[in-house]
Amino acid sequence: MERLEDCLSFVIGKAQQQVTKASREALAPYGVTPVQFAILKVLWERDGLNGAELCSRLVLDSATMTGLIDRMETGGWLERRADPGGDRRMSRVYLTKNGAQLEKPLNEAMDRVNAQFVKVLGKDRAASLWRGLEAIANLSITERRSPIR
Amino acid sequence: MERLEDCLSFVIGKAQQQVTKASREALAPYGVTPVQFAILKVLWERDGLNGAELCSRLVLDSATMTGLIDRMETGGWLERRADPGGDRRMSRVYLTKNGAQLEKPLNEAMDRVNAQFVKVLGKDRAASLWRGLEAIANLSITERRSPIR
DNA sequence: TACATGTTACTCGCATGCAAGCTATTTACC
DNA sequence: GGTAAATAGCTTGCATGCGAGTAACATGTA
Repeated sequence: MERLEDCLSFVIGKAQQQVTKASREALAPYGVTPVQFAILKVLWERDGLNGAELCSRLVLDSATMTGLIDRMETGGWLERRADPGGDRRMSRVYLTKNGAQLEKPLNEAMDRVNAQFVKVLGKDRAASLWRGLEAIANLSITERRSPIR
Repeated sequence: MERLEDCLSFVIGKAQQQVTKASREALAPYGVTPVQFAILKVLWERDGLNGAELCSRLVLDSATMTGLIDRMETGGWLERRADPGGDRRMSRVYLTKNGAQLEKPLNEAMDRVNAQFVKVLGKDRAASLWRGLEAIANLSITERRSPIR
């Protein structure tokens, strides 16, 4: 490996840095971060998941999820409630009214971010980039493929 | 945007997660992290840079760099020394013997990580992925283009 | 029923990363 | 020479992210 730019770890890290920055700026007016947007997006699709299900869907550690849910509960976008089935090991996470109302504006904001990058790359290069990223992201990830609940 | 997987921020984050994980495991026997490898790689090419130059080359904040250099100095891979030119605002960062000796084994370890991902993707898809990532990484990054020193 | 095993979510410690703000020093300009 | 502006590197505070360990609870099995 000659240059630092020949190192996949570095190149993908810097690309992610740019995408995260653009996303953070697009979401900032709503007080939401990119990872928090991902949690909301999952809950907009199916409300009332527990922590383990969110970890599985977002491919995150439970230690990370605890803090995320804490901050989003404090922010007023979601809340923990006891499992209706009576399983006292877990709590289930439900959107608040505020969290539910963000669906349209946040999706639109993130659509604009995506569109911006697709425009810069061109449709063909963007499509092949997506395929490459998904191939890498799905390496040795089995949880995401298994059904939730 | 329908699925979470249609969100560039999410997909690139998960891909980076996998690459970082593979890199971290490859570097772990040497006690070095992926970002620390990047610093070493820059110093192997040109020793004695100051903090600002490292920030510029790695596209990192000075607050991040301070901690990184601290930990790598503690680890014994590099050391801060006064600027030979007498500029007392900065210190220059030099490799220790230990840091210099890691060049060959760490480069080989990271070459294996790169090769593994290229193998999974296939050469053509890997090449187009690299082009896409570099295009994104270089958006609005001017510092990296400016000469160092 | 009793016990082993699995599951869930939590804590702590550590490593990135950025924003904002600070001090010390150097440089540029009048 | 003297002052404004730029530069370097630091701190604090916050948000991810993981590893390791723990306590509470649920489940499967003898």
